[in-house]
This record gives sequence, C-alpha cells and structure tokens, in this order.
Amino acid sequence: MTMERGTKRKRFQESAQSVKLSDVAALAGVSPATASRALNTPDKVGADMRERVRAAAVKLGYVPDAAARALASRRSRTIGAVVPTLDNPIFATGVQRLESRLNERGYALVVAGSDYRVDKELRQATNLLERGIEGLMLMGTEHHPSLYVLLETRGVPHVNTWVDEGDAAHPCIGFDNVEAAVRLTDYLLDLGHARFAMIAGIAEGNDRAAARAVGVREALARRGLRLDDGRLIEEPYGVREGRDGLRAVMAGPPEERPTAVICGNDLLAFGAIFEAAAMGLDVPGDLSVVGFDDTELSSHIPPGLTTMHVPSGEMGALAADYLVNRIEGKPARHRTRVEVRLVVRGSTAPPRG
Amino acid sequence: MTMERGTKRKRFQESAQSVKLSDVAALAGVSPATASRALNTPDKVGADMRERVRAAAVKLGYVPDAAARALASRRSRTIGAVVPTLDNPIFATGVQRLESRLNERGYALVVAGSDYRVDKELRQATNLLERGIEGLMLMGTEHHPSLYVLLETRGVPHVNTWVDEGDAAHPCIGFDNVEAAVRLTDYLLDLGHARFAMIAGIAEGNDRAAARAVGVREALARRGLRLDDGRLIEEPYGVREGRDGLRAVMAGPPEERPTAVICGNDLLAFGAIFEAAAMGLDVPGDLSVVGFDDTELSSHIPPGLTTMHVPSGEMGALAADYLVNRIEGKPARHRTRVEVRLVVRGSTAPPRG
DNA sequence: TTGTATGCGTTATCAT
DNA sequence: ATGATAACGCATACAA
Repeated sequence: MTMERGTKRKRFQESAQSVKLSDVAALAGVSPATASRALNTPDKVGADMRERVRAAAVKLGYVPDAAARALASRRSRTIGAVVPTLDNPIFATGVQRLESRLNERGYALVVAGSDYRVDKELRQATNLLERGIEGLMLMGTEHHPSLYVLLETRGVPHVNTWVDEGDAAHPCIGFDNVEAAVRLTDYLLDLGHARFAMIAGIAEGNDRAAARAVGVREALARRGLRLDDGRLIEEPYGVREGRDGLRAVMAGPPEERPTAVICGNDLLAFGAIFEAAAMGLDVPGDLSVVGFDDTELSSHIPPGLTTMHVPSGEMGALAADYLVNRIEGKPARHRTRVEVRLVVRGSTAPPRG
Repeated sequence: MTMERGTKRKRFQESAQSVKLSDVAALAGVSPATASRALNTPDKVGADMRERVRAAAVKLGYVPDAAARALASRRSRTIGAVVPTLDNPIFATGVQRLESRLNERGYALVVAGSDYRVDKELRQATNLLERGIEGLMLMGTEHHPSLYVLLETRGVPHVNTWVDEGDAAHPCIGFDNVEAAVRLTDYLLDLGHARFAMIAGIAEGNDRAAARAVGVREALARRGLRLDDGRLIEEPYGVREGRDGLRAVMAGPPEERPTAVICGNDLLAFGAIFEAAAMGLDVPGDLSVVGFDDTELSSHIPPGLTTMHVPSGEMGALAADYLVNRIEGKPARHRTRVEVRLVVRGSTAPPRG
C-alpha cells in the first residue's frame, strides 16, 4: 500500500497559518513579486494593479511577516534602547518620546534595562543586536569597550544621550553634566552660601552622577571652598534615599551644618526637603535645597524646587531622529547639545547672617 | 566574450557581511546543522563537538541573525506591550518589571504607546504583531474589537492588566477597579464624611478611570449619598490637573463644600493637596484627600497620602510569566487577581463637627 | 550522534 | 511595468 502525499505539506508545527504574500498575489492574479511591489512601492506599479492587490490584501487580512521581510531586505525597522531603569520618571519620559517619534517615523522600539551596570548593559545590547536592531540609544558615555567594537563591527548607528562628549568620540545628544553642576553650585555661591553638602547619585556605573559631583567640587574649589568630610554622600536615586542622605549630611553641631544641600536629582531633593521638615528645619529659611532634572512634581511641591531643568523628552525625540536619519542615509548631526537651564523656585534663599 | 561568474555571489547590498552559521560550521569542521544544534541544544550533541563549535563561534565573533532564526523557527522570542503612556510613573514601573522578568526568561520587549486611544492601540498592536511578537500585554479591558480577532487569528497569547474581568472573557492580571474604589470610598464614609467630590481621570478610552468613578458613585449610593453637580470632574492624570480639579470641585459656599476629595490617581491627589494648601485649606484638617495607585512619593509627601496601593510592578512581572508560560506551553492561570490595599496615611481625617 | 536537504515568506535581480 | 527565480541565514524532518 503506497502512501501518497501532496508535493507540498506543512513540515513543522501546523501553525494557525496566516495568509502570505503569495496568497494575496494569487487572489489578485499577479505574481508575488508584483504583489510585493504594489504593497511596498506603490508608485512602481500600475494604478489598477495597485488597487487589485490592495483589495486582495485587505480581503484576506494579509499581515506581512516581519522576519521574512527582515531576512530578505536586511532591514528590521526596529531600534533598541538600553536604559538604566524605567523606574526613574525622567528616563521614562525620555523613552516615551523616543518611542513616540520612532513610531512617527515607522520604527519600533525594543527596550532593555541595565541596572546601571556596564556588564549588563553589554549583555542587553548584544541581545538587541542579535535581534536585528538597526540603531541603538544608550545613556551616558561610560560603556563596556566591547560594546563599541560590537557596534562598529556590525555598523550599527548609536547615540549616547544625557551627555555631551567634548572629544566627540561618539555621537551624542545631551549636555555637559559637569558644567551644569557648576552652574547650579555657582547660583548657590552667588547667593552667599559657604557651607555645602551634596547628596549625589551612585557614581559607580553612572558617569552623569559622577560628573555632577565633579562639577560641584569644581565650582566650590574655584572659590576656595570644599565639601567637608561627611558632607558628600552617595545614594541611589530615590525619595527614601534623599531623606536618609539629608540626615547624614546634616550631622554635627548646628553652627557647622551646611546651609545648602545639592542633590544629584530631584527625587533625592524631594526626600531632602521632606526630611528637613521632619527635622524641624525650614526650607528655604534654614536650609536651601536644590535638585537636578526637573520632574513634573518639582514645580508644584512646596516650596517649589530650584533645580536644573533637563529636557529629557527632547533628548528622546532627538535620539530617534538621529538614529533614523543615520539609518536612512540622511544628514545627522554627530553631536547635538541640548539646553539645560536653572529653574529658580522657592527652595533656595540666602543664608541668614 | 563570455562572462564567467562564480556560482555564488552577493546579490544585494554588499553588507558589512557578518559571519554566519555556515562559517562557524566550516571552521569547526562540521555541518551547519550540527553547528546549529551545538549552539541551541547543547545536550543533543557530543561534548567535544559542542566545544569545537563554541570555540569557532567565539573566534569568529558569530552573532546569530534573529530574522533568519525567526523565519526558520517561527519563534521571535519577543513579546510586545502597548501601554497608554510611559509618562505615568506607575506604568513605567510596570513596564520596568515586565522587561526585567522577560529578560530573565530570555525574551525581549517591544513597547508602544496608545495615548489612551483604542484606535491607536489597535494600530500599535498590529504593528507589533507584524513584527512577530509572540505575546502581548495590554492595559485595561476596553480594546478595539478588531484587536481581539487579530490576536485570535494569529493565535497570539495576550493579557489584560490592571483589570479583573469577572466574566473571564480574556486572560487578565489585575484587580476590580470598581470594588477598589468602593472600598476607598467606604473608608471615607466610615470616617463620617458626607459631602464628597471626585477628581477622576478621563473616562474616555480608560476603563480603569471609568470604573473607579463608578465605584465611588456606587459606594455613595449605598448610603444614600451622591456626587452633587460640579463635584465630579475629569482631568488627565497629572499634578497640574489635580490643582485645577481641586479648585473646580471646591467651588461654592464653604458650608456646602466637600469634606473629602477622591482622586483618580496619586498624581491628581498630589495636585489637590498642593492646591488645598495654596487655598489656605488644611489637609486633613479642613479637607481629606485620597488617591489611587500609591507611587514612591505618596508615603513621603506631607501629610502622607492615603491611597489604594496597586502592585504595578508585580502585575508586570506576572504578565511576563503568564505570557512566557503560554508561549512555552506551560500551565498559566487565565485570571489572576492581585491584592490592592488601602494605605492609610495622614491625608484623611473625620470631618469636624 | 551527525549530515543532507528543504522550506520559512519576502525582497531583489534579471529578463521580458 | 511585470514575471521568474534566486537568495536572505537558519532550524528542522529525515536519512544515515
């Protein structure tokens, strides 16, 4: 007994098989090649043809297979982003705008988190690269060396955001964190403050946090001042941590305490403000507090947080445009600086005396 | 003159050609099939073979082509999420944990935003589907009808999060927003409040926001109370909007004003608290304010926000597990409820009198 | 355990 | 302007 089989049969999983381009072509009575053209490059095909194919596609509910398309065209129309975490609202805003702009340009976004660790960042980026991303958005300038060679090797465009690399070693969209911190500190110095403390972010694995601390020290040094022992503490970005941090840097006899506390970001500053209140300290009467980033709450929280505004969303959108332009061979600025600006609100005042 | 040509040559773009599996196989002196197995299913191959291939892969810097792999295996190891926006920190946290868990399980995440619009949600989901996602996380229960048929047709697992669908029409991970709002309102009622106002989220395109308003009304109705004219206002989620909202619902003569304001989420509640202070109202002395979600700031902001805690991160992680389990044929609970709990802090007090 | 052959669905080359 | 047809790089059914 001979077993007859069709020439074509499903070989692997039977798959709730969806309609493919050849089905559309068949229904429209054209070749797959023409169907492909009708759908992707409508102007390179006759008007009637175009419509027949389109109609067939709609009728069958045709959905192109991205994998096949990517394999054949070597284009995934997907870009990747690896960010420290989405838990910081300021990063979330950046990713939000990145996706939004990417979407407008016809690209999808794959995100991955690094937890502020260069090794995990490398793993995640490798992962995304394997998945065929055509561009990569990174945060900061401090990356695993292997990451750059990987990117170079595969010829995948990338941008470092939240930083402005003076040597232009890599494409970047951002600002000089050192200089921004200097400006913030200068503002406080000009107000007359002389005793400072800083609640910084964790420098390890976070060049922006490190740079901000450097900027503060630099500005103080220029005026012959410094952060005394115990007046600089590093904390993970968070409100709870800001409270802890404030308590730590306010240790010691009242007359030696700082009159101004500079926080590595606004979350820390919120915590510092809350803790100051809990300690019976008046902000800005007894203590000035400044932050960094400028989140939605910063302008509303009493007494209003003086902070350095960082255009997070703008950087996300610019990163999207940069990457897509590079991918599509359009002109793209290698280095673009965004404006950070000091926003003065109620949390600062000249020291008494 | 005859033009001789090699049997194999590059046909399309010359492409900074990366090394492919066959290269690795050649170097290792095995067939591509064996190389594939050595890399993907190490246990189905000899130990020495395994090592030789691995070494060759490393030496050549082999990076698999996800598109080809996806096409051949019909597996992308990618899941998608379409969320209203990443700008709400509570959503960002959910996505963060989703990605984190997905990563642990070997999957990547593609995110897209819907801006609270079902039509955009459909477009985005379609997009992700075309890109080969194997699972989809959605928020809420109100989706475009076509979305469900699409998902059904392609046989792609999905979950609705932030909701608990009583009829179990679709897989879900979340809680009953109506009931949660009832509990929150009951708490206020038990305290003795009798004049209420609500600053709700925009119900259009947001079933969670709508459900919360329903819950508030329901709880009030059970005690013979209601939201008087002008005491219910819808605002987009935001601090600024919370301020505006408070001003609106506090209109009228003092003796008719509400003693309790229920906010659709914590951002609105923050705004309400700030605006109350600006109006010279003491919270909770003159006015009780409650929120919904419980963000990082809620426990720190003076006087402490009474709110319904929503385990956003947990839902993200559970969604990841659900989707991956479904994809990999492992058992997965169709409907899982997460616990929301009332967190009482300083922003509420019995009305005077 | 390993090799051989084929097909995944699409785009692009070439000829018409 | 349209149609054949060969890759794209990999994983799998099947034979050995």
